Amino acid sequence: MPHDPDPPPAKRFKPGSPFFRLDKKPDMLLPRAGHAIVSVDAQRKQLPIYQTRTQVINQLRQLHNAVFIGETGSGKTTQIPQYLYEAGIGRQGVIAITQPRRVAAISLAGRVAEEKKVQLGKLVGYTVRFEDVTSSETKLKFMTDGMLLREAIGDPLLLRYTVVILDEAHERTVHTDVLFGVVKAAQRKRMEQNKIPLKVVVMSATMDVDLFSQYFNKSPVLYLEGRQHPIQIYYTKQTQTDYLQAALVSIFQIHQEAPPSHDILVFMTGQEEIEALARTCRDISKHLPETCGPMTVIPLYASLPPVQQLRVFQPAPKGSRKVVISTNIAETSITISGIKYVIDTGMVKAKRYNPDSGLEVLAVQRVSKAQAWQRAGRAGREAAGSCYRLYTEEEFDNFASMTVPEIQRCNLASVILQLLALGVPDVLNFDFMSKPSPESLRTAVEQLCILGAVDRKDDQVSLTPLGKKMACFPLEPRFSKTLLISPDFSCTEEVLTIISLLSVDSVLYNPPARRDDVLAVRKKFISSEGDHMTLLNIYRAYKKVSGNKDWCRENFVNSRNMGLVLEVRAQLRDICIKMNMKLESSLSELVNVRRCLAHGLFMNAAELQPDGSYVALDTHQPVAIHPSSVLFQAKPACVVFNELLHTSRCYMRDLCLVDADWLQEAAPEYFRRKLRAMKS
DNA sequence: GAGCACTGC
Repeated sequence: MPHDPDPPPAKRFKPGSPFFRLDKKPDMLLPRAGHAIVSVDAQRKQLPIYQTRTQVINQLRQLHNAVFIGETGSGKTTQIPQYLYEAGIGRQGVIAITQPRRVAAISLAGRVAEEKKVQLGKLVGYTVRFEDVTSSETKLKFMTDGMLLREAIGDPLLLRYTVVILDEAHERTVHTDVLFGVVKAAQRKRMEQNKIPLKVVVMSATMDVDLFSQYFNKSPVLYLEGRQHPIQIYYTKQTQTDYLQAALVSIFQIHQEAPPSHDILVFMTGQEEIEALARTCRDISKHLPETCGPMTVIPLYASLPPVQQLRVFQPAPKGSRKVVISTNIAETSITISGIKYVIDTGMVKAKRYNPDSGLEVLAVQRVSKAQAWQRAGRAGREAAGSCYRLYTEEEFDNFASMTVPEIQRCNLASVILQLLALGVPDVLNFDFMSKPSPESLRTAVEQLCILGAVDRKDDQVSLTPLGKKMACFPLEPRFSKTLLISPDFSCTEEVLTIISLLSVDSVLYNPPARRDDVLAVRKKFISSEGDHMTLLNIYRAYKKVSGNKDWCRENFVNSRNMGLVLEVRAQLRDICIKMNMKLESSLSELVNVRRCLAHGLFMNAAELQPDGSYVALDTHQPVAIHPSSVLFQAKPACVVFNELLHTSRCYMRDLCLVDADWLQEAAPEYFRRKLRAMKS
């Protein structure tokens, strides 16, 4: 973190503001004021959307498709489903409202139940993973988009629904993007088969909705006006080479000039950066002149323990200014009240995907215009605010207008498998709103083919019986495959545990300050057979003490994530039972488990070279063992790994020691081809 | 001998 070792003199921040005022209206609707303390009924009527109620109902009665624009909080998400219901539209079935996030689905359902004065789970309910609060009475159902997609596998025409409202469509999650195509097809087929029609309503917070409208048969776009608060946008006069330094300067400039009750939200890219900036801010604020009030600096990012995350909602002590330094978690997931100033570095850490190498890279990059407006909007939730952009207006003009949808930058293997399970006949030409690249589609089909999930004849791709079973699990294809072959190795119980451990955030808690303690305590779990077996040991020890919290603390195990592991495991186990899989445990014979992993993860294998380096067998690229692996200091001849992480080098993470013979026996044809490819 | 944004089934 580049900054002066001594606290800089206060006046340094004063003269010559690096910003200039710009009177340009953002091309997006901004949030409105919060609710006053009045009855729910009165609140409903106070929403601006209430004025357009009749108009909205009339439109929705006639239309098969509609696109609504209006910022979250405008009331569209809570009111439109109620308007539909109250007007008797779609009464023959259920009205579904999808959300990208669980918390949103749950809290919106709670809010609407309150407004309808009903018990949650009756008329109004929600469905998210691990939780289904609905009943036969439920007519307004809030759910995650992933959940509706799961349901579609059993019911591709979505027959129980009369209306599907796809909310937060501008976020363009993979699930929402797949749903666009699924609901469109369901709508068409229901029409053709003379079934009850399906209405599709798309809701977005951004103005660039041409795509949505075009895609849904040029459906009309309805604008919902809001009581938004104006936000003053400032750009830098010159390009900033160091956004960290620029952020620091901006924070203290505002701190010296603005009333202490005006809080600041700073958008940065990651944990390390945030902690460094927080430290620097605290240091500097201690040495400011008396005229400057105190400052309460609060870092915010997802991997922070929940208790510490809650700190952002507490008001700063009287007279102190709250400065929240956050990742883009504050862009959508967490809304903080009282923010008057937003400082936007214009940078974000995001995943990129290379379909050729199959590598995902996490890289710091520019935000899109839409993202920059979303960030700016965070300054105007309750009153007028300001946004300081640490880039020039010219730079902003060159930002991409929209963030590239996730579906165009991720591995599509699960998506393709899911589409095939839905009965989509021609997956390679599926009607995506934003088409992924042909290479990306081809790579995904190729991977599924190698796993034995699909058959290819000419250009037609179809599901094998194995692939059909794989699609039943909420897992990445390579994991569902591993689980499905585990009965052959009599170790399904162990594989269930390992896969559950791998599908949640790490259960290992590694506070850097206590590195030596962590190493010492973890020693007793370490298996020379690799990280999977080590994790299995930790899980077994955790079960032995029945998840005792003190044990977790002493052993640096994240008990929350371990709790999630139990939930995931129970869900996967249920699916196994429904499939009549034999649930055996191989107890001390862990060689079976490793053999099973080799058979499931053979595409992620690497071999030791004579010079001590490693080469991935799939792509023949040089890879290395990540220093966090228990095998880091060992030199195993042959391993399978969970994922590749491209940072300073290409690292394998979560390794398991295997026999080269096992790999050969798992996929002889695949390795013959690889060998041929290498020789030529 | 490194260092990982955020969701979700």
